[in-house]
Amino acid sequence: MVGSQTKGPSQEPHGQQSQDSRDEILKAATRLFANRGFHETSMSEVAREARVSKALIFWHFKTKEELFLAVLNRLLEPYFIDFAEESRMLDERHQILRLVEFYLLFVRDHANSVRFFLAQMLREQRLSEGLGEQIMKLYSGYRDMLVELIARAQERGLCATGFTPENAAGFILSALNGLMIEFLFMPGATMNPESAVSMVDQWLFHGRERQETSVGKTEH
Amino acid sequence: MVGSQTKGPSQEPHGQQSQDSRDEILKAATRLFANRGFHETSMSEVAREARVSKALIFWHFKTKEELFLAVLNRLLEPYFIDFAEESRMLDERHQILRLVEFYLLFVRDHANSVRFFLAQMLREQRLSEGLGEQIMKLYSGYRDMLVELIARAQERGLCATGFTPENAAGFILSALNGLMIEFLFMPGATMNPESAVSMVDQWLFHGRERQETSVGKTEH
DNA sequence: AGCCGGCCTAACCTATCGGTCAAGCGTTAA
DNA sequence: TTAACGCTTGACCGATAGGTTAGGCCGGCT
Repeated sequence: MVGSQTKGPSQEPHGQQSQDSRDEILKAATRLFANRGFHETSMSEVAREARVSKALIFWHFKTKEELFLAVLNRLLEPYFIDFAEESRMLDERHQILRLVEFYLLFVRDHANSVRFFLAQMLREQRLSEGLGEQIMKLYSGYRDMLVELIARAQERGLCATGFTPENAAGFILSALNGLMIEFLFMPGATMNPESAVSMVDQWLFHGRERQETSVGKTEH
Repeated sequence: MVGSQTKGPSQEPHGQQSQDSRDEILKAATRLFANRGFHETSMSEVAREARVSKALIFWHFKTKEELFLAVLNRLLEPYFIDFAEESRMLDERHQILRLVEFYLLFVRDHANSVRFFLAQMLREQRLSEGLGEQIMKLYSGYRDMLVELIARAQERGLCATGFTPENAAGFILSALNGLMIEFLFMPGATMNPESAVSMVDQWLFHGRERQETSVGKTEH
């Protein structure tokens, strides 16, 4: 939620107009920044793509960096999802599997912004210092949830205990990131979360219910 | 060693001089491109860093893109290593473990280049069309070797047969890439190939000799 | 000696960059 | 009517981008 006011349409004609153009600019900038990067994208391009004058962009956003940060916030929105709320009624095993599935579905459905953030973090630190922290916070939040769930599952005797929850979570995350890389970089690779989920299920819970048994499916 | 001729010093004064300056330029450009990217690096900066005039760069390289490609080739050099030659005398198991270790050691020792290539491949292909192909060739070459070795190991009854060599190789590569991500992005993460190697050993060969048993170590 | 060609530079060129400015529009309030 | 305000624009600015030009230096060949 960047600047979402609660006022209805046409209630404030100027404000509405302003919001529209601001949105067009953000959309265009997002598209351009995403597949060209910060330095490769010029404000003139953004203006042309958004079909407004360049000066209008500078009326909405003081500098190019401010526009960039607005884009980042816009892109970060879908990342904030309250998991604990969403699946509180499931047992640990299904929460874990749900979490794993969520990671991959997210990467698949937000491939562009994931690409974007990855590229941004691989490059200039300047612009992505705060960004990196935010993402790391999300990431370790995710990891912590995983650790917590595995620990509870172990306590209840639901899964193997031959490893610490931290190590298991680290292993799972590595595997997920590996799948992510494959999906993002290999041309034509398809993300199929089910096989990954069933792998984790196998590994942690020995697939105590019916489940596919495919392991390391990597179709191409 | 880019263009290391075998001629001694001062044998060809002009050529030697030229090579020196060309090398300085390449070194500076490599450094700058690596941690700032193509568009963020200006020829003037390269000139300053290499302590030559900008015009000299354009004498050695017709355009900025040509310089960039020269840098890429320079960076790709260490990737071309003939594995089959190097470890022909080992058995499949140790060749596989060697291969795994090599992957991680390479990522660790060439982190900057790897970062650079990843970032480059995330961006639009214009500049890195040929580059992407080259890297994909290396990557699938690596994967093929892995597949081949696992297949042979299975034939000889050295390792489990509950999976196809392709799936096993895909799984291992995913795990390696996951470790790579962790190493590249987590501040202070250390790459320790031994534990990964022993994991693969455990998984494929059930660690038939003495080996550590740590799994998914993720210290931070 | 005198010229040639490889190596190198200061100065210069044009296009485009991020950013500014003053003025024009329609709406609203007085 | 008109002054004020929010939104929008074309024209413009200095800085810097990639790239060029003309020429200087230097060792080797005739």
